[in-house]
Amino acid sequence: MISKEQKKQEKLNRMRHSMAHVMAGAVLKLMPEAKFAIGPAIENGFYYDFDLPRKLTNEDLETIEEGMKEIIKENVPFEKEVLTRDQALEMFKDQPYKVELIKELSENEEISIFKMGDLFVDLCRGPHVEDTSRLNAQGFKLLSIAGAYWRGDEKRPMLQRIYATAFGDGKALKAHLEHLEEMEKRDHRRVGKELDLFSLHEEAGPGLVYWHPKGARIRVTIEDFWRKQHYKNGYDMVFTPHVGKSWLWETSGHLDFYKEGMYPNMVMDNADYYTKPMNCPFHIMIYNNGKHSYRDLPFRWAELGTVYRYERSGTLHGLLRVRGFTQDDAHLICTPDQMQDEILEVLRFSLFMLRSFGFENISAYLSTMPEKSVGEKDRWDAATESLRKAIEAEGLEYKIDEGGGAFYGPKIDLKVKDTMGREWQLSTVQFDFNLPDRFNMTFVDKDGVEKKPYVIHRALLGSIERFFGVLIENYGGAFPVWLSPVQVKVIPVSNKFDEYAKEVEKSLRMADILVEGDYSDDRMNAKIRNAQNQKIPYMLVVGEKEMNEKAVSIRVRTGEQKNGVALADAVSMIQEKIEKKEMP
RNA sequence: GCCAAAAUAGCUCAGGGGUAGAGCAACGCUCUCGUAAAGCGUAGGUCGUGGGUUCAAUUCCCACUUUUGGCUCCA
Repeated sequence: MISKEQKKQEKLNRMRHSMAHVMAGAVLKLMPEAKFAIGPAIENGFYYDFDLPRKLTNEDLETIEEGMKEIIKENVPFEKEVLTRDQALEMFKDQPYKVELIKELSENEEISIFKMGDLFVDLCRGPHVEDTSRLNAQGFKLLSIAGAYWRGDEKRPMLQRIYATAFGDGKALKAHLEHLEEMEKRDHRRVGKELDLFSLHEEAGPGLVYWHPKGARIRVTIEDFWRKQHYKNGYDMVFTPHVGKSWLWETSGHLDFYKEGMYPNMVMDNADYYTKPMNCPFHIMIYNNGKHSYRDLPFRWAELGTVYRYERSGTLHGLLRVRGFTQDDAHLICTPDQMQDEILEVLRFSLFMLRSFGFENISAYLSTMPEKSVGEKDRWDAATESLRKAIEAEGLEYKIDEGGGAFYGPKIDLKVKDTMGREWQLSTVQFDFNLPDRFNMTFVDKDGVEKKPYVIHRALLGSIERFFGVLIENYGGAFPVWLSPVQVKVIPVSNKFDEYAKEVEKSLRMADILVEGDYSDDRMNAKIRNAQNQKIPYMLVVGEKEMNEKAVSIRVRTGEQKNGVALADAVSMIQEKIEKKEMP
């Protein structure tokens, strides 16, 4: 059964793929020497990869767009032909990328081409629209020029890719372009600047985050909540150093497997020290500090551990990909008997945390044993099975990433969808069959025999930096009250009421509300505008009337208005919003 | 790391071979104001860094750094 939705998607894909051919045709007209790679339909549009005699410019993009409109106007037909391998090789003999593709087709596969009039021929399975009159000249837009490796392999040539967006009609295109614009407005780098939350500094090191006072307030709120919930869930907090001698990383295997990703060594007292790329070995040091009975387990040790990883320069991106970040890390060390319960609990905890921050749309990915791996097969099977059981017990939608686990163990990743429909991977729960071996971790079981415990890494928010970036984008900076760095702005109508405004401010501060007063020379209108731009949930306006009545006028960020509210009532209303983690 | 583009005042941006300009923000003064920008004035920049070409470079060229859009990567 094909659903209506699938049919619609199929039609859209056919249109987008045909558009890609039209674009290739326009490029061929502009540069007859062009070599063609591949040009598929993708979400919201299509792209085509070219090997061109020169760099594309933005002016080229306009020319190509015009060329495409011409082709669409001419009602050029798409015609399929089936060729023999030799015919195909002959036809594409000047197109090395096509030749490579043809040679890789298996013997019994049909080799088909699509001719777009006499403008462009492509090796292609199709399907396509009948002719270009089925395409909407107003329904697409070329977006950007990008570099892309041939076949996604960084050892192969870098091609030029043109990205385009396309929809069936101009209205849908417009809606999509507006959506893109809205995403740009919510970009955490932009909002971070506008709301003065954080900064990064070229001269002080790329990918290292400076949290400004307002950003730090949000972080403190997140961390306080995080710690409180961890204690409630039976965790303990630990603190560990930021650097460690090479012995630690030799033992853990990081120096072998991951040296490229670590900040380089510091030499001191004839020893090499490294900044930590992860916290695990340190937590294991604590474990191995003593002997443990099965009676002591499980241990649940959590740490907001700041780690440093040398991410490749081209991959850094605001808060979402950085070189120094704080993992909300924890390690669960348990007996085989306890493992299933621990997994179930950690998954529940994870979902609780994500939901607390307003993420309701959560799905799971289960990654299984890869080809290269360590640890016994039966441990892998048991661990994978317990992960699956936990996901199913929570009724989560999930996908299996076969062979996608780390070499040291299977894992669950949780992804959330934000208000803009984008997916972010946040929580991760990973087994580790590597470190217990390498550090020779043991516990003494009931029978008096030393056995290997299970070790599970988990991070619920991922990293505080990245999570903050995602939160900013999700809310576009208009946070729920409990996360707002300034929850209330007190606005005196004029300087005459500053004194009363300060009283109001003090009452709120005494009630643990994050409050600021605006005592500038600005007019009230300007003060409101400033507070509004800072996305402050509540503006309390006070003037003569309020002063006489010991009241405030509440202007909510949404524009909603309540005048003459008793100060005490305003305080408890705001406290309740904070308590319930609600939007204003 | 790779391909491409960019870097001018705190922010957003204009300009262009003869040592720079706007708006907002900042500061000062006047206004004391009722729900999204009062008015006037002042100050602020080695034009990312280092080389080269030139009588002269912020402008042209090269390298580097960083950022942006992608690709690859993310134990």
